[in-house]
Amino acid sequence: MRTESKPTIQDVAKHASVSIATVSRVINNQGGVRAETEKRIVHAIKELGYVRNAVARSMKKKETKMIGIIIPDINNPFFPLVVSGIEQQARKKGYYTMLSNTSESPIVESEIINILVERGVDGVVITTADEYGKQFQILQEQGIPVVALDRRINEYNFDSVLIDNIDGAYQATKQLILQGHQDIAIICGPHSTTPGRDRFAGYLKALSDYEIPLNDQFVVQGSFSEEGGYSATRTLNELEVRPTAIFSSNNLMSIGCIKALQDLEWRLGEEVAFIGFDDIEIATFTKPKLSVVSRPMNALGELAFQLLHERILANEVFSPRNYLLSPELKIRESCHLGNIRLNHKRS
Amino acid sequence: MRTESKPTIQDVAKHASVSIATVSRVINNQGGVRAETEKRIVHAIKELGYVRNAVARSMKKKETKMIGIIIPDINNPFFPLVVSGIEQQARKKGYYTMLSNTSESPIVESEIINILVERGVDGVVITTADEYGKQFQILQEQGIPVVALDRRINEYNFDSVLIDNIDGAYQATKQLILQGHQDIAIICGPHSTTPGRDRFAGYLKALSDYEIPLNDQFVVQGSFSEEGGYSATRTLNELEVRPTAIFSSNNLMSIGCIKALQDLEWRLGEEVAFIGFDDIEIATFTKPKLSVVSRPMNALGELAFQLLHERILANEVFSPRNYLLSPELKIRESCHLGNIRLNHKRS
DNA sequence: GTGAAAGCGCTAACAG
DNA sequence: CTGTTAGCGCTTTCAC
Repeated sequence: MRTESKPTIQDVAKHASVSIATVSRVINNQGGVRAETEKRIVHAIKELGYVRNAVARSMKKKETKMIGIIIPDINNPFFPLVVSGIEQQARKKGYYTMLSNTSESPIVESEIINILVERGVDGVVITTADEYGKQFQILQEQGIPVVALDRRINEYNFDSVLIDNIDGAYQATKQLILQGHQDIAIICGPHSTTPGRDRFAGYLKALSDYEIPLNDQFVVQGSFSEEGGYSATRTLNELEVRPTAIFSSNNLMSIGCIKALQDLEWRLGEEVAFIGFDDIEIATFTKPKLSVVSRPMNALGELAFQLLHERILANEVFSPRNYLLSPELKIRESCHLGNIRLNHKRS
Repeated sequence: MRTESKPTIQDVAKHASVSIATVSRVINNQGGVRAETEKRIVHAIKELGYVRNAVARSMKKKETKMIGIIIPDINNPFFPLVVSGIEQQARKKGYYTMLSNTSESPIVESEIINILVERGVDGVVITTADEYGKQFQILQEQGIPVVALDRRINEYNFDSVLIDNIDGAYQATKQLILQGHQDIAIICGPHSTTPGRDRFAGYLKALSDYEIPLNDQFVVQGSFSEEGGYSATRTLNELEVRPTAIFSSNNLMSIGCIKALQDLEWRLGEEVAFIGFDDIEIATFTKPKLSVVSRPMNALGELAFQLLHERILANEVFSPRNYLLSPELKIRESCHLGNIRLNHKRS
């Protein structure tokens, strides 16, 4: 039912025999219009099926009440949870959120940033796919408020809401050590990302604090994906001396790891202990249940929006705020090995 | 670093000593500009940090190259997967997608639709939270192409891409029957939704085809959520005669159901068989592995965008296309009961 | 209370 | 090849 062309404020004005200025007043509830006139206008709006054109409006007002959210992987359940937190707060303050997914592609990310800037979003919350990229330049130039979420953005002074990844990994590794493990492997994420690097650092720190020498063979790399965790676990399985415990750096990797364990018949909880970064749905369905490092997703999102909002409202420039939220170690069952003996070759 | 105010095409023109028309030609790669002039303009653009204002542009062009995607639950993994399919196709055709989440709230949905219309999206793909609502009126009036995805929209002639829910549920139930089950319970979703109703219909049809009388006690209701599945399962567990098999209508409900089974120590695969609608991550981590009805998420999304795109491009009005994709039954381990005896009181 | 008119930044004829 | 100009639909003074 393609109508001729959408009715404009002009049409409404004509229909109600008033000027467009008066119609505008009514549309925006500015008052100062005689009740009778208003009624006529409201009637005309209904009759014509008029809808205010937000594009034209933004053009005058120089604000869009839209904020962009850019995430790297919509299929990683972590992000939808964070997004919910942002949305919730944004809605309260009358902002509309546009969510975009880069699928970890710096190119796509760059395109999206450009589109958002062109469309004049009032601010953006981003978990970047490329910490060192130049794609943020334009945001900075245009003076658009940005909050970096979960992944640091180097060389730009944006606000940030991050997780203390070092601490999280440290706690997990420490827990494993206290359970008597010495041969602890880590499935690392890409070192090109803050979380990848930091979680490795936390692992290292725990080993060092408890004077356990680092065994290079127990450090395997992968992308933050199921496949990454799967193949890393296979690698680990082929070692002459297999680790007695595995720390996985990311939720998707954990899934891949557990799948591999099953496929390889490398018995979780009997032959190998496990702690993963991020809580996952399957954690309580495996046997034994998985111990994990859990992040406050909702809080992360809420805080991010709050910071963004403050900056949108602010007139002056002020220095960046950097928040570091603490993850929580959720000990379930997978981190100790019952009565099965550990290798302890080195002790 | 809030700049004075963003540079416009005017500023660029002045800076390069040309007219705005020429700048516009360069910006839009329309050619017909002397190389030397172009270079000067490009230089000016760089120098000033100019970015084309898409708001103003859309205002002239009457197209935004944006399509809106509205989903009811971003935390249900089904939707991100569908969204990926849409995004992928949209990107190929030069469209940018704005994703919005209604959290199953008709009110929020209505607001979002209004915002999208005001912003002049070229089309919208929607999985509605309210099949019978009036919120679509505005889309129809404005002649904005709409594709209903996964949930039918009644009383409006939009294109639709749905799943054959009846068939999916039928297959699942039939499978259970063929395994020898007679006491088959169904955990239903809300009857206010197409999937809720249709899946129940498929269940009914299978029972009827195999001449198994319907037992009202085996039909329990719940919302499409983990909680819904959990409490429904508890209800089932309290029956004097418990079912020997459960068909769960939705992925989240399946998770809740399995959790309840664990908590109640109602042994999956021994005391009760299970098939769920939608494949879920945990399906292969439970013991036994869960049999499920699986939907082609990606195909669903791709097709939806394709239909939308055709309509955006079309000038004439043509009648709605309705697609019904078939789900696939993935038989794993949870639908037979090994050598445990079935009730068979009625046989 | 209401209206006239000046743009917001851009595109697209239409002239040169 | 390049410039002039007329809007797109709306908000917002400034008059009446």
